[in-house]
Amino acid sequence: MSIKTVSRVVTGEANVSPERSARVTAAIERLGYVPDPFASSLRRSDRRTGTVAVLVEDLANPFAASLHRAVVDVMRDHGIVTLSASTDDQPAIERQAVAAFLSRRVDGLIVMASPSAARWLDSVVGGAAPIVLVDRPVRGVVADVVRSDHRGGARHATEHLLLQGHRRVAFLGGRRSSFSARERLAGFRAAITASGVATAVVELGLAGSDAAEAAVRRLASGRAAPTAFFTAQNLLTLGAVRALRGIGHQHEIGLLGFDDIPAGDLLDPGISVLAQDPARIGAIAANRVLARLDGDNSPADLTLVDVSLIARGSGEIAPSRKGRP
Amino acid sequence: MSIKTVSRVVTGEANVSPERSARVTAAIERLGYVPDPFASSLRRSDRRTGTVAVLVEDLANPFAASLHRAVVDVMRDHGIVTLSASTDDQPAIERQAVAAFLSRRVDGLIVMASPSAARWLDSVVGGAAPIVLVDRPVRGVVADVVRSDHRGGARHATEHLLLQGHRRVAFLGGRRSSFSARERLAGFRAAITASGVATAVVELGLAGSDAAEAAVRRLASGRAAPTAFFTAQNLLTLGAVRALRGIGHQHEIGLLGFDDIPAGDLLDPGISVLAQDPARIGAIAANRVLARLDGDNSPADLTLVDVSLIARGSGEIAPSRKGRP
DNA sequence: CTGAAAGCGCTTACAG
DNA sequence: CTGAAAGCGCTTACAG
Repeated sequence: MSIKTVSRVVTGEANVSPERSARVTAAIERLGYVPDPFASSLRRSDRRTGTVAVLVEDLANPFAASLHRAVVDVMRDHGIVTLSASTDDQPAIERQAVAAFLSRRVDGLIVMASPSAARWLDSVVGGAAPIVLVDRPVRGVVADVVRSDHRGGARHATEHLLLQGHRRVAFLGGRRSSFSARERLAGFRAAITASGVATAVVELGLAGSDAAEAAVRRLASGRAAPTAFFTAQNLLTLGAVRALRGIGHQHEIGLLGFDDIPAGDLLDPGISVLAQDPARIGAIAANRVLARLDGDNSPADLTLVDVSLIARGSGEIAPSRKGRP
Repeated sequence: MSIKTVSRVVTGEANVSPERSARVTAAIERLGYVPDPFASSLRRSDRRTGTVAVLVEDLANPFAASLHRAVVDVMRDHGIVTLSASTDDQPAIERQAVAAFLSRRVDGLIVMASPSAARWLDSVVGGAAPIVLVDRPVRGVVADVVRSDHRGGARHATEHLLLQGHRRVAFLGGRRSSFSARERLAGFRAAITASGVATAVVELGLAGSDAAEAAVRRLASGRAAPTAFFTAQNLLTLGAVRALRGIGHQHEIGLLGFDDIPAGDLLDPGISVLAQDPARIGAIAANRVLARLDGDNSPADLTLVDVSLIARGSGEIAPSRKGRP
């Protein structure tokens, strides 16, 4: 029997007599033969390798880890295997990782990119594989983007605080440069402006939990202190929690944070947050890549994933008498 | 110029005149040529693909995510790329994933295996690639194992509770079948026995946080109530925290948990825990695989990674008068 | 130092 | 329905 006949059986091609087909199948079983997908891809016209790559800032970070897992699961269901890397948002590492994956002929890329990718992502990949951007877009790179609705979420959260009666709300933000930070601030500002009655106190560039703690302590004890805080991010929320407990006002001052914090329900009061849905982002991104590989040529599109408000107490505190006009 | 000369330059082989070498390098640069590692591997004698696979229960779980990231980082530094999968501890998924990776000719495997792997792991892999087991061994599979010192850690933690004066300590455990669960219980028992004066209360098979909460409430309110609890795992610790706060005894009854819990320091009292070091486990496992690929033929070995006690308050509570003999 | 020939495991494009 | 020949991008094993 020729090698070609075996090839036909393995690839499920037509035109093999049932009898020979059965013999081949039996032999494969007996010998434990496993086809070599790379040798196969080498000669195939489409050169697909059944491999996809995921690049995130930090694979150990809960947000990225959930997103990553969702991608891997979807790909697995399609017989595609996933390569991954952490970039720590460092351009050099990011670029090297993309190059390494491309040299391995990945069929597609899912990337949580650093801003610097604007300068090279397009040209390095050069159409060799579809790219789907997650968590944030990259200026100038035309590709599908799947991310949370940072702005809409922040606006919704701020409105939630205003609804409790707060009229002076502080926004605590981190590095100004990040896309999500800008979007969240914009959402906050939109809500304050739309209310027509509330005042915003904006504190940006907070480097981490300690900086947030200090800022909350300072603002809360100053004149015209805010009656509620909206923290734009995980670590800042933890800092705010510490500050409010430190000054004993955790039950008088409102707090709502972007991104869920672990054990947020075990604290007293429970910490109200805006939770992202990284698994959904990952799954959608994976399906975008698959669609592109399937020949979808529609223009690059943006998928916004809803963020959900989890009310646990801290965001439902009404302003105390003292704080009211 | 022949293709062979180019090959020599690309692979860094000797015997190329500096002049031709320079010309080749220039052309590579200009054309953006990227060697195809699979075509290369196809003809090479060692058939290495520069690919390694990681299988864990759940890539989104913090323990597995940290371990995974560490592996990926070490491999990246060696020019090796990492494939990964979540198995959810389901034999069928696990087996299919191993087969998929093997068919892609991975050079090595790092596996957090389910007990069922005992029946097939060896024969499926069949020496095609070195295996390193993480988090737990698999009965009958002879391979390097890198895992936490569950037993030693549990013993140490229990001794820590006894040191505070506790004489009646409860152990709350989950599914009895798991390796780590058994080891942790053994460590606990060893400490109690060695003390000569303390009594153990053992409660196993708790399915999750709610079951643990119920168990703590029941035990704490019964006759001869334990003055301290040792929870064998993450979720059980959270359940215990809830129970103790629910009955208002969080400052009177000791609590120490295996596995760190997020925000453990924000609670009041802070929750003392035994923290594993997944990143270290991952890094060591990665290096074991690399060593095996480098030709290390020494017998399979076991690396125990220390677990560290983080004292935050709940584990340093002395038994209240009432609880003493 | 250089290159022509063969071959890795597979598929394509034909001819029967 | 079947198979012989050529070729995917590379390296091996030679001969010069």
